[in-house]
Parts: sequence; C-alpha cells; structure tokens
Amino acid sequence: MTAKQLSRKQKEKLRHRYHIIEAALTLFSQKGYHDVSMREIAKKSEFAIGTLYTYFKNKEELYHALMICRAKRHHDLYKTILEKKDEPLKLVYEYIAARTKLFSDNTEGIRLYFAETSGIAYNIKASLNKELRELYDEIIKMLASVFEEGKKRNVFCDIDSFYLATSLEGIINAFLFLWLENPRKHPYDKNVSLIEKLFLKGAVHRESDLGQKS
Amino acid sequence: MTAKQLSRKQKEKLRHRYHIIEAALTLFSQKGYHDVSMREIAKKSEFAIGTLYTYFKNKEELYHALMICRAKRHHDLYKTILEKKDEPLKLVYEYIAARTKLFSDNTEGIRLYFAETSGIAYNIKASLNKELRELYDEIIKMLASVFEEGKKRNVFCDIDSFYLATSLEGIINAFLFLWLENPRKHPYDKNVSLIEKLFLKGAVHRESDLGQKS
Amino acid sequence: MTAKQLSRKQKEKLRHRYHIIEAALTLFSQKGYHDVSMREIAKKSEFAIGTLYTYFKNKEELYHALMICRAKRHHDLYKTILEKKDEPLKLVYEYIAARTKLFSDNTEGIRLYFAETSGIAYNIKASLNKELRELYDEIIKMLASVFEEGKKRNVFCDIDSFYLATSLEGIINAFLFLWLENPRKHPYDKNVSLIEKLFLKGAVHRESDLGQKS
Amino acid sequence: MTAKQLSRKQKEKLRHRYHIIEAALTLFSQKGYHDVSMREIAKKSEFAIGTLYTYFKNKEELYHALMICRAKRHHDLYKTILEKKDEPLKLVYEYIAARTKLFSDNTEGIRLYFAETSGIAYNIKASLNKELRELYDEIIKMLASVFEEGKKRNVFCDIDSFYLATSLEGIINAFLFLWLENPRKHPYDKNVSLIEKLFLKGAVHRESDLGQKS
DNA sequence: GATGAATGAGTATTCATTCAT
DNA sequence: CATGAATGAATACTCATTCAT
Repeated sequence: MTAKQLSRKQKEKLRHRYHIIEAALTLFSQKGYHDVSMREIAKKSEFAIGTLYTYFKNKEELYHALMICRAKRHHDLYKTILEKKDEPLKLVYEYIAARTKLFSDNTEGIRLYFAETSGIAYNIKASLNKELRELYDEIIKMLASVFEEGKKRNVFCDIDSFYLATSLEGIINAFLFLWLENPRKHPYDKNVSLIEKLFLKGAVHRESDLGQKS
Repeated sequence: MTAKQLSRKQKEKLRHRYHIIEAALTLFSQKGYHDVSMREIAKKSEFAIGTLYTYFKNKEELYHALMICRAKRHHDLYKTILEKKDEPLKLVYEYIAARTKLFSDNTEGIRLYFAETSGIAYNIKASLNKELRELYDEIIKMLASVFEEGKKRNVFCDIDSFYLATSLEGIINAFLFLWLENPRKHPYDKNVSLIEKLFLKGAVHRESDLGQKS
Repeated sequence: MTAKQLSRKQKEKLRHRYHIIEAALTLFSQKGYHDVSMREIAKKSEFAIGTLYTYFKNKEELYHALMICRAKRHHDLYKTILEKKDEPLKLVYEYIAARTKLFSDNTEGIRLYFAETSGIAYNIKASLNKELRELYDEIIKMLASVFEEGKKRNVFCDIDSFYLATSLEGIINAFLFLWLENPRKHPYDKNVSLIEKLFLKGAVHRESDLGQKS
Repeated sequence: MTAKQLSRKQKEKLRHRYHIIEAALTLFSQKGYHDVSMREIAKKSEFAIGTLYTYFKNKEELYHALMICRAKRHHDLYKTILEKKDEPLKLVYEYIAARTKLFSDNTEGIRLYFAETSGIAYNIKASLNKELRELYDEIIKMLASVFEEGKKRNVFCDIDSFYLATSLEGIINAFLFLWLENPRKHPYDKNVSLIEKLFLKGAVHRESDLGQKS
C-alpha cells in the first residue's frame, strides 16, 4: 500500500511535469523562448509560478526538458518504424509519412520542431544541441542502414547510404517547409514520388541511355 | 552645391546605416536577437544609442533591415550566377559552390543564415518571413529554370524542375548543416558528386545492374 | 502513565526544539538572518519544513528564540561568576575570561554575538532588543555590585560603579573586536593588565607608589 | 565654456548621486539592508529605479558607497580634530564631543553607524569591512598619538597609548549605547568626567584614599 | 503529529525607448 | 542632428508559509 501510494504520488508528479511541459510547449511554439514568461507558463499550466520551479530549476531547464521530451517522442516513433524488418522502400515511405504526420499534427509546435532538427535556435545551449544532435544522428544512421539493406536488395541506387539518408532528410525538410508556407499542397505524395524517382535503382525516367555530361 | 552636399550627407547616412548593420550583424550572430542590447550595438558601432534610433525605428526594425540586407546580398549573388547563360549543370555547381562559400565565410553569422533560409527564427515577424520567403522563392524559381533548361538539353533527369530545385535546396542545407557540426568534412565535393548521381539523367551507376561499389 | 508519556514526549519536544535552534544558530551565524532560508534550517536540523512551524510560529520567532536562548546561556554563565562570594577583582578577571572564552569559542557565532550585545542587528524587533537589553542590564548591575564591593574593600578606584561596569563592558568589547580582526593578539591578557591599570586604586603608574595587588 | 558645462553636468551627477545616498541612508537606517527595496529607494530619492542603476551597479554597491561615504565624513571630522596642535586632553574632549554629536545628530542613522564602527553587520562584505576598518584604525592611531603626546606632557597616565585609545573607543561606544536606550541621560559629561578619572595622571580621586562619590 | 508540495507576493535587475540639451 | 541620462515596465526567481495527506 505504501508502495502504491508512493507510486501514485510519483505518477502525479510525472503527470504534473508533463502537464507543464505541454503548456510550455504550446506557448514557446507560438511565441518563442524569450517572449514567453514564466508567469504565462504558470497561468497556462494552472500551477503557481513557484511550482514550476519545483519541477524545473530554471526557465532554461524547462525549455531543455521540453525539447528533449519532444525530440525523444519523435525519435522513438521513427526508431520503431526504421527498426522493423520490412522492405526497405516501405520503411522509407513509412518514415516519410511519419515525419509528415508529426509535422502536420504539430503545426503549433512546428517552429520548435525545425529549430530542433534542421534549423538552429541560436540560443540553445550546446548541451541541448548535443543531445538533440545525437538523437538526430541515430535516426540518420538507421535510415542509412535501411538504405544499405535496400541497396543489397538492388532497390536503391548505388550511392553512399549515409549520403542518401542525409539527402532524404534534407528533401523532406525542404518540402515540409514548402508546405508550412502553403499548407494546401501536402508534401507527402510529392516526397514519395520524388524519392522514388531520385533514389530508386533504375527508375523509369532514367532507363534511356542518352549520353550525358558526366 | 546644396544638392552635392545633400548627396554627400546622404551617402554618409547610408554608410553609417550600413556600419550599424554590420555591427549588429556580428552581435546578433554571436548571441541572438534577445541577448544583444541596443547599448551593445551602439558601443560596437560607435554611435550613441539615440543615434541608432535615427536610423531605425526600433530594435526590431534594425533586425529586420539587417536580415533583409544580408538576404539580399546573398540573393544577388545567387541571382547573378543562375542568370548566366551557361551550361545548366555548371550553373548548378556554381550555385552549390556559392552557397558553400557564403556558408563557410560566415561561420560567425551561420546561425542567422539558417534562421533565414531553412531554419526558422520563430520570433521573426511574419512580414520578415514574407520578404525573405520571396527572395528564397525567387531563387528556387531560377534554380527550377536552370533545371528546366537542363532537362531540355537532356542533362537532368525527368523530374518536375520545381521539385528538383527544392530537393537541391534541401540537400544542400542538410549537408551544410552536417558540416556545421563537423567542419572537417567540407560538403561541397559531396554535394557535387551526390547531385550528379541523383539528378543527372542516366548517371553511370544506374545504367545497368552491374554490381556497385559498397 | 499518561503523565509519564507526556513528560517523555515533552522532553522530546524540548530536545527537538533545541536541536532546531542549534542548527539555526550555526546557519544564522554563518550567513545572517536574511540569507538563511527555512528550507536550509529544515535540512540542517533534519526536520521537515512544516515541522519547524510546529515549534516556532515563524522564522522571526525562531530567530528570536535562538537569540534569547544564546543570550540566556551566556547570561547564566556570567551570573554564576559574578554572584560568587569571592574577591571582587578575581570575579572581574573571571568575567573577562568568560567573555573572552565565549567569544573565541564562538568565532562562528561571533557576528551574532556582537549583534546581541554591543552591536545592533537593526532588524531585531524591539521586543527582542528589550529582552536582550534586560539580560545585559542585569549583568551590568551585577558587575556594578562587584565594583561596589571592590570599592568598599579599597580595591577599585573611586568611580561610580555603574560607570565602571559600563566602561569595562566597552573596553572588553573594543578589545574583543580588535581581536576579531587580528586573532593573533588574544585580548585577555591585555584586558587584564589594562583593567588593573585603569580601574585599580593607586595603580603603579600613578603618582603614589603604593604597593598594589598585582 | 565646454569645461564649465561639463563641470555643471558632473556636478549635477554628483549631486544626484549624493541625493540617492541620502535617501538610501535614511531607509537603510530605519529598516536595514534587506528590508529596503530598490523601489523604495527610487521613490524616496525621486528617481526611477533604472536611474539608481546608472549610479550604482547594484544594491550592494549602493550600500557600500553609502557606508563609505558616511564613514569618510565622520572620519574627516575626527581627523580634523585630532590633527590639531592643541592640548591633548582638549583634543580628547573634542573628539568625545564630536562622537557624541554625530551620534545624536544621527539617531536616524545610528544603527548603521554602530554597524560601521563597533558593531558588525554580518552581511557586509569583507571589502567593506576592510575599508571601514582602515578608517577606524586611522582614527585609533591618531587618538594614540594624542595620548602619546599627552603622556609626554605628563597628562595621561602611563599606559600603552594604543590601549588607551582602544579603551576610549570602547567606553565611548558603551555609553553612547546606553544613551541610545535611555536618551535622557546624555553621555557626554559622563564620558568626560569618567575619562578624566580613568585616564589622567594623578587624578584627584586616586592620590589619596579619600572616598568620594563622583 | 509530521510532512513537503504548492503557493504567489515580493525583489533585484535589465533594457528598449524617449527627450532635453 | 547627435547624444546618453533618465525612465519604468517587465521578468526570472526566491522563500516564508499553508494545508491536504
């Protein structure tokens, strides 16, 4: 019973913490780190200012926790997908779909999302960058493995897998961005067909053997 | 004579304005918008605080002017390259080189650079975004034209030029970003060879199903 | 049995209370009233914050209790000395020695000590001052009695005893203070010889060459 | 003219600074360092909060400046007295009178005064203590010189001048304190007669064994 | 009784902006 | 026109105190 009660308290603590992070995420996403005051976060999360400080040492640490939390959540999803023992091409599609989905689910948090992965929030402390970078790198590596496997199966064209992975990331981001500006054109389909055309071995449009400049 | 004097004065004004922007750029790049005070900018630019306000309505406008100024400078360079009546592929190479060069020249201002183009500075007001976006879009369009021309000449593979352009941007950014983390690997060569492999029509490695390296 | 249990409990309560006071004393002495938080006192005393409030109404009262407690302890010692039916001069020496000893024993609490007796802690509420003042006054009176007795015995020079007592206090404090700055010179000896020279009747350095008690 | 204008501005700056110090002194004296907010000081001095920070780096430095300022003012007065080429005994009287006067003039700032010289404000930083201590020491040395001279002239009894000086300080403080508690009895006279009896060579009451009150 | 999570008023300090000189 | 002293709103963070468990 004692155990249970502790567990309940701890669970509650975690719930509260999460609740604060959620509130902060919304605000930070809308206005950016510097334009959100602790007072606002307190109000939105329905806690007292002082309470925030029982969960996070500073504003910065709250921000840090929030970034890591979000990144981990995304990361885990991507990992789950890329670790599946499925057809490489299908995994890539699923990855793109997941990226797209998280992106559109989070229009609200999107700006922070980019700050995390492809953009740079210049005030993020190195440590934060490092942790995020590591998560990002892990995904890149997994993507590369998928490409590697795909190349073995003669699905993907013969380009260094790591470069392929990096390119894919870049392309996804570019299209996601495009979509951010003009939400009508959902980028998923385009990405898919584009990837097929660019990355697949012997894609239809290349078969012809016209001479070309090297 | 009045005219001349005015002209001289105006020139001077512009020089001063530029001087301030330069000082601000350095500071903003190093510490970000919120962590630079007008006092600092005044000190660095060797003007009085009040003087800054004769050149820019407020801090935000100074930042805005600075971003536009930088973006225009880059934009003009890219434009010059992409407007040349040269071989499309060569233009693309040159563009990549220019992007790479500006990037490495500006390690200092790099964070802002990303904030401008591929990242998001979530505090930039929509208006700023719009103006930058327009510059960016113009480049994309010019890139697309180059690809279009290249496709006509049977150099680039048959993919929508706009998508190609967007993809190129994404890939460049991804690699530049990579390089930002690990400066040893200069991204230019990789980009070039990668682009060749990905974008060129009937690139060598795709023609047949011969085993491939790696 | 109930009585006994209560008694035990009460004893325990008192012990706890004392324990808290001890912890608080250390902290207050090191950092001063305002720079010690209840949290710190709770930690040091190994009680919960809430528990402190079952022993003391608030921080101020805890401080108050602590000051009184310390003062009483000192006071009792001084009283014991000065009430002895011994030679007045010897009592004075003993008093000086006791003052000196408590002073050096409490280098840690020294600042508070001065705040108590000769200095002023400007935040101490009047009531505290009053209580401390009363203790102080009692000592002064006892000292005066000793001097009075000494004067009767022709040991001390003929000066109003109350003034002598006050002077002695002042001199002790001045030398103790000196020593606080420069601990090498222990003030006891100096005080003793000085007191002899200043307060004793017909001291050697004065015109008459009467023998005197060393 | 430029010089004059600068001078005017600088004079004004100094006046403002002094004005702030005066306001702060009043407040600090009444409530102590921690219980006075910068807001209060701003209000009392009729400056904006921000303005305080153009004159003093922070609250602590303001406090520091204030303490030094006051101490110097007192110090200068004492110095002027003790440097005079007058009869030693007269100088001592004048010194006591000055101490007494400053004390009673400053009932308001009295608590800080004691904190400066004989008491201890436990939060004062070491540096402050050191500077104040130096001023104090200088006075003590000058007092000692006066006693030395007096001893040469056979006025003061044969006790180490430094001890005499220190004792005098202690006695003055003790009586001043007494007076602080019970303002009816002005301490000057008592000090004077006491000093005569204690410090003078061959004071009447010691020569013979005549008992006399006061 | 003991606990310590929650509270929110209160504080020092910063900084964009103004305006008298 | 240039200046920089003055401004005061805004903000991160602390900490004595309470109260539900």
